[in-house]
Amino acid sequence: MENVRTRFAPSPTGRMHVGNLRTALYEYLIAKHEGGDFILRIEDTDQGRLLEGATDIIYRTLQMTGLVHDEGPDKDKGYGPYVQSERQATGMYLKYAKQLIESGHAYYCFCDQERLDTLKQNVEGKEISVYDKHCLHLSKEEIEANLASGKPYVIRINMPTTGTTTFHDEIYGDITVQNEELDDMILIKSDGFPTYNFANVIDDHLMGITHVVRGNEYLSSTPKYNRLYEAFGWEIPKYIHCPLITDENHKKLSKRCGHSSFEDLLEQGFLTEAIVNFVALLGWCPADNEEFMTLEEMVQKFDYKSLSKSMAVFDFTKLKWMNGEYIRRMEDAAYYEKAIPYVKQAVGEALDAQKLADLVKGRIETFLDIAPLLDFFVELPEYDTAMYTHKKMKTNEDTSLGVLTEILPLLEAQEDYSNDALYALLSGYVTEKGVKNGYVMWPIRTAVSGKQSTPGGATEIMEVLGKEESLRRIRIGIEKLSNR
RNA sequence: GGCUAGUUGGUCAAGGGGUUAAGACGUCGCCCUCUCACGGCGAAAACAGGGGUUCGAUUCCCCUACUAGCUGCCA
Repeated sequence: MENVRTRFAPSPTGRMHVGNLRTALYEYLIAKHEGGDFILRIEDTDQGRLLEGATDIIYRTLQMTGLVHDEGPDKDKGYGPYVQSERQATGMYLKYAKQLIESGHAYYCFCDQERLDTLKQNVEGKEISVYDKHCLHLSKEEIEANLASGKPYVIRINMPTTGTTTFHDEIYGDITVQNEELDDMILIKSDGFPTYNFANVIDDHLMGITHVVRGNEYLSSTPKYNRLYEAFGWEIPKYIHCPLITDENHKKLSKRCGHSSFEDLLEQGFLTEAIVNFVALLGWCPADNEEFMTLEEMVQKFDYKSLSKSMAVFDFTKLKWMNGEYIRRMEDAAYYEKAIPYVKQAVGEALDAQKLADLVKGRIETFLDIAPLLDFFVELPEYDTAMYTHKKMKTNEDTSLGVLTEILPLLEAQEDYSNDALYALLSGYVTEKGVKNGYVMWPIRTAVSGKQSTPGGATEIMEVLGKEESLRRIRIGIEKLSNR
């Protein structure tokens, strides 16, 4: 069996869209599942849309997510260059285009924008234009004269106007279109650069790509690519078109929604493993139905035949849940490394950041959740004494005042402010009084935090706050309750 | 408008001619509990509609509806 070769071919135009990331992931998985090669190719043929630093983002993303490429601009294995602008500079695309002109599959087109505009028609608010093959009928002399005078030109493919074209997609099956629907797409632009449509075919062939994996949005232009392969007499690769990822409104995931790129998600406190895992599940389900997988497990389980045909909504809520699961499952060292910076940013250097990180671990979905959970440690918030009333704890403002007043001397006498010692102390009081745990814990926790809910219970909070601050807050509570 | 594709609970998603139509997120309820969260248990919630084929269709075929993509010198 031939060696499987897949390629990730992004345009360096900005952040890494999650749809692109998933495509890269599937390409990687398909190759690695068969022990094949995963190639990176930079498609920078649209000179107008290039963005500085975008190539670095691509490298960094692949590196962070573990989608390590076997070949690419930085790892030439004999198929280079791997950057289309560098390939263009060699004149290779033009050479292939001219070959097509000679064989009658393509032609020079000198139509200017003005003429093209006259071909446009408006259908339901959308501009639609079909080229009329005007330049196909130019005489050899006219073409030579235009070329000699330096008139700008493009090269277009000459599509047949009758018959049908059929191609096979690994997940959608055979798809047939009428050739008259295919327009004479541009192969070489007037700036000399190839279009995606052309460069893609040339490069995939030259680089020995066996499985062309890409988004669904290319499904309807794929028949055109087949005409190209046939014109060159090249073998057609396997096509695997992936369903699109959409937002909640079933529209293409866009920057507007705020979480359309890998970088957005990182900034929002997500773990790369969780992102990759989640994105893998948008359009694919492993045979064993296990949702949590490492990259290695995905490689082992992935089967592109089981890809979904329909588009998937990017469920941000589920991503958050999954990220929370990943956080809970993290080893301590790795967790502290990630979490402690967020803790310190929220709370400063004075408090025990590690203890706070522990307190918060089971309660966060992203690292951005940390700060709002810990705010009360820095400063006791203003709160209403009504908070001392809790039906289930059987507490109200009067009982709370009583408990706090009685417990204050005990806490003043207590030297060991560790969680265990404090808990033992208060448990003693609870049994002595013959009341429920919550009856005393609730007022203390309230006094010490000023919040309805907190990470950690009364004693855990006091442990972090320390004796002095804990007592200060309890005295404030007593005062508030007394002055009601 | 044309072309192509898609349609299983709100979302992801198994399954596939005969099933009580999985599982997960979310929602709701109960339990656990020094609050919240975690965890445990449970509940509500789906085969777009209409025609065929068939003893039987959610599954196969056709039509309709809806959705998306394409219809760029973008990719």
